[in-house]
Amino acid sequence: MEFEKLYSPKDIEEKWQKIWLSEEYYSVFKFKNDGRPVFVIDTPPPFTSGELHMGHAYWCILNDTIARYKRMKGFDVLLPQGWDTQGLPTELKVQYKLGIPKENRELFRSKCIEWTNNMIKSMKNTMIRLGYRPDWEQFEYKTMDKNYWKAVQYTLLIMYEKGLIYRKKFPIHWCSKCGTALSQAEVGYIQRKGKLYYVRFRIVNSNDFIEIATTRPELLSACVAVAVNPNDERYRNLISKEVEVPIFRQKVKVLEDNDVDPNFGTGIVMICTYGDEQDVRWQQRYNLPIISVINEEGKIVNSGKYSGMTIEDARKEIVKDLKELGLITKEEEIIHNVLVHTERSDCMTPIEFIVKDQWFIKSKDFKEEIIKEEEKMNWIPKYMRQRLLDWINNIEWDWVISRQRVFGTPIPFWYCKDCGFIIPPKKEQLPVDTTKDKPPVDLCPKCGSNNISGTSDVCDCWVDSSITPLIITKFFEDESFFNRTYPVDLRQQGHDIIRTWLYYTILRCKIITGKGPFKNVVINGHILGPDGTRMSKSKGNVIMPDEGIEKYGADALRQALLSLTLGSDFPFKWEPVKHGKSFLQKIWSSVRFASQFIVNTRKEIDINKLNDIDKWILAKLRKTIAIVNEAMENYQFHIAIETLKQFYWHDFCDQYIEAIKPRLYSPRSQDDEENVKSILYKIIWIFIRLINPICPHIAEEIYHRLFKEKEGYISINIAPYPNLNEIPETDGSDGEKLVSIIASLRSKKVENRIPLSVIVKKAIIQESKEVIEICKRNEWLLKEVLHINEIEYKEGIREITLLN
RNA sequence: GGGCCGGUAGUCUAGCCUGGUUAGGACGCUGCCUUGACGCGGCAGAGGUCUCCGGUUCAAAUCCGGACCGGCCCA
Repeated sequence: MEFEKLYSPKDIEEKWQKIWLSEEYYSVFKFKNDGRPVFVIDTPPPFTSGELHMGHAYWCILNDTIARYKRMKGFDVLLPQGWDTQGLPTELKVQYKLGIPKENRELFRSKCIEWTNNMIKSMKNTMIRLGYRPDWEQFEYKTMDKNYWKAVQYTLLIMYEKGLIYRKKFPIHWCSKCGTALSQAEVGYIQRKGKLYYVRFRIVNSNDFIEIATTRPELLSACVAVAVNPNDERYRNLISKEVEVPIFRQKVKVLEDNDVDPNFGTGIVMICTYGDEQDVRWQQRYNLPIISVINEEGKIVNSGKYSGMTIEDARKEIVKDLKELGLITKEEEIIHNVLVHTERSDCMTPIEFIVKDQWFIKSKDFKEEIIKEEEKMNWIPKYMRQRLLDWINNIEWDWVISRQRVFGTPIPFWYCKDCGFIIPPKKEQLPVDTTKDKPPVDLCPKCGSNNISGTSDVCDCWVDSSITPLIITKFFEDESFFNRTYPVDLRQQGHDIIRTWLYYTILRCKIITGKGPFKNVVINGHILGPDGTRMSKSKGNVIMPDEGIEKYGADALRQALLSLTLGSDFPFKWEPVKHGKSFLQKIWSSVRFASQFIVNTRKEIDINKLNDIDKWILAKLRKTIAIVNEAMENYQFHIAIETLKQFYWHDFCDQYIEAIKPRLYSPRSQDDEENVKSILYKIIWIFIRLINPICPHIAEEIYHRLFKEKEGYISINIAPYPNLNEIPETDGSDGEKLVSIIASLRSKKVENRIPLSVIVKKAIIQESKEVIEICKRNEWLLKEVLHINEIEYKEGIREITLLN
C-alpha cells in the first residue's frame, strides 16, 4: 500500500472514529459479559454545560487509554459514559435566555431537558474527536432520565427505611443570589477586604462600656450574646454580666468560651443569628435564642427602620447611626476570610445562614465505616487519600440533600404538616413527583391528620451522581450482572471532587449495598491555562481541546496529556502537543520506509541468524516491553510514553534502521535479508500494539495497511498487548558496543566536517581487543553504513581517526 | 492556625518510594549536514552549586531533621 509522505491526522482520525462507531466494529468496544474477567470503569459524568473543556478531554483520554489497554490484556471492559444534567446553570439559562418562568414546572423542566440534549450533542462530538470510545450503545446515561430518577429515589427510599432520612428546621448555607441552599461542599472561604468596626456596648446597670470589634454591624439586631475567652484577664469581671446592644437595646449575656480568640479585635465577640459557622456552633452549644434578620432574598427583616434594606445598605445605615451616637470608636481595614458560594466561580456571593425546613441524610454516623472502605481502596497517587480522610474527620453536620429548585430529581417524600411525619412512596410508584402525585395514604399514619403535603424540593446534584457505580453495574435491574461487576475496578476523577463525588459515592453505595464501590481510585490534576492559573473565560486563557485536535491531531493531544504526572495540576502548553505530532510523523515515515520491505515477509525471526545489531535491538525491545507493561499496569502513562519514544525514535529509527539499510538495499545473502525484514516486521508490529492505547488512530491505520492480512484481527484493539514471550531473549551487549562505535565514527565525520554521505578512504579505530573483534565481525556493516573504504585497528583506549 | 503537594539548565518536566553510571527528556538556543523513510528530519554542541542548612552513609537529587519560598485543600 502506498504511504503518503506526510501523515495527516485529521483525515485518518476522523475515518477511524466513524468506523469505531459502526455496527461492524461494535463488538470490539462492547461490554459482552461473556465470562472473561471484567474490568469496570466508573467514568465521571460531566455537567452538561455544552462545552467539553481540556479537563474533560483529559478524563476521557485517561479512561479511553486504560480501557484500550485492558481490552488488549484480555479483559471484558465496561466503559460507560454518563451526563450530569440537572444543575443550577441550566435553570438560569432556561429562565433568562429562553425566558421560561419557573412557576410552570412541567414546561420549565421540558425546556431544560431540550436544552440539555442540545448541550450533550456538542460535547459528545468532541469526545468522539478525541478517539474516546465508550460503550455508548449500552451504557450511556443521563441523570435527568426517568429511570435514573427512579434509581435515585429508590436509594432514598432504602435510606428512609433504614431511618437515615429526616426533615428539620436547620440553619443552612444559603446563597441569596442563587436563591438556594448549598451543601458544605459548595461553599468555601476566600480572602476579602473588609472593615472592622469597634462598637461600644453599655454594661447593664452601669455607665461603663465595652468595645466589640465586628465586621457585621448589620446583624446587631440579631445579637443574642457576647463572649470572651475565660483565660482573658481583662474581662474576668465581665462574665455573666449583661450588656445592652446599641440601637436595638436588647440585653444579652456575656458568656465565656474557649473558642474566642483573645487576640482578635478587643477579645470580645458578639454572637448573632447567624454571622458565621461559629455562631451556629455557639447557638447550639448554649441553646441561645434565634432572631432571624436576613431573608431568602438577602434583605434585612425584623429590624425596625432597617427592614427591607439589602445587607450592604443596612450596614452603611447602621454604621452611620452608630457614629452619630458616638458608639463607633475605631474603623480598621482588614483582610478577612469570608464564606462564599465557591462552587460557582461566577457567583462568589457571601453565604448567609437562614433557618428553613430541609431534608437530610444522616451521614455523620458513618465516619468509621467510610474510613474502613477507604483503607481497602488502592489510591493512585497514594497521598490523595489524606484529602478524603481529612474531610471525613472534619464533617460537622449531616448532608443537606434538598434544593429549592425545579430541574432536579424530586425528593420522593410527603410529610404531615401537623406532626411532621414523613410518608414514603411505594416502591412500585417510583419515580414520583410529590407536587402532583398522590401519596399512598390519605391520612397521616402517625396522627391521623389529612393535612398531608408533598414537597417541591429537588435533590442536590450529588445525590444523583453519587450512585453511578450502582447504575453502571445494574444494581436496580439485574442481580447477577451486579454481582459480576461490583465493586467496580476503577474510579477516575479530579482531586477537586474528592470531598464530594468520591465521599458521597462511597457513603451511598456502602449504605445501600453493604460494600464499598471501588477497588482502585485514580486521581488526576487540573489542566490550567498556559499562565498557570485556572482557565476562565474572563481571564481569556481558555484553550479548548478542539483547537488542539484540529492543529495537531487527537493522538498528539493524547500523548501530551498522558505525559503529565497523575494528581498534579498542570499548565497547558502547546509544545508537548506539537512534539506529539512530530512523533506521529516519525512513526509514519519509518513505517513508510519499512512498508516496502515487509509486505511479503515471513513473520517469524530465525534466531540462529541474528547479527550483533539485531540482538541489540531485540534486547532493547524486550526491555521496552517490560517497562511499558509495568508502567501501564500502574497508570504511569508518562513513563510508558517516554520509554516508547526513546526506543522507537532513537534506538530503532536513528540507530537500527540506519544500520540495516545496507542489508536491505544491497544484501549479501538472501537469508540475512529475509531475517532483517522479519525483524522489521516484528518490531513495528509490537510497537504499534504497545502504543495503541495512547495513539489508537495511527496504530489502527498502520495495522490495517500492513498487518491485518497476516495477523487477522478485525481491529488492533483486540490484538493482545505485547509480552516478553513474543521475542527471544538475546544478549545485546556486543551490539551496544558496535552502535557506540558507529555513533563515534559519525561524530568524527561531523567533527571533521565531512558530510555523512561522502566516502572516507580510511578509518583507524583504536579500541580494546574485545571491541576490535566485534568491529571485525561487522566490518562490512561499518563500511557500508558510514561510507568508509578501509578500516585499520589498533589496541588501546578509544581513539578514532579518519584519513582522506 | 492545621493538612497535603511541589521547589532539578532560559522555560517546562522525569528520576526520589527501593541511595551507587557522565542527573534523563521536551521546548528554545548555537554549529554542521538537502545520506535513496522523515528538514514536522539527522548529527554535534552550549547551558545545572538537583532551593538552603544540618544529619545518616564508603556514597544523597534520592533517606532523616530543620528553614525559606510557591501552590492547593480545610478552619
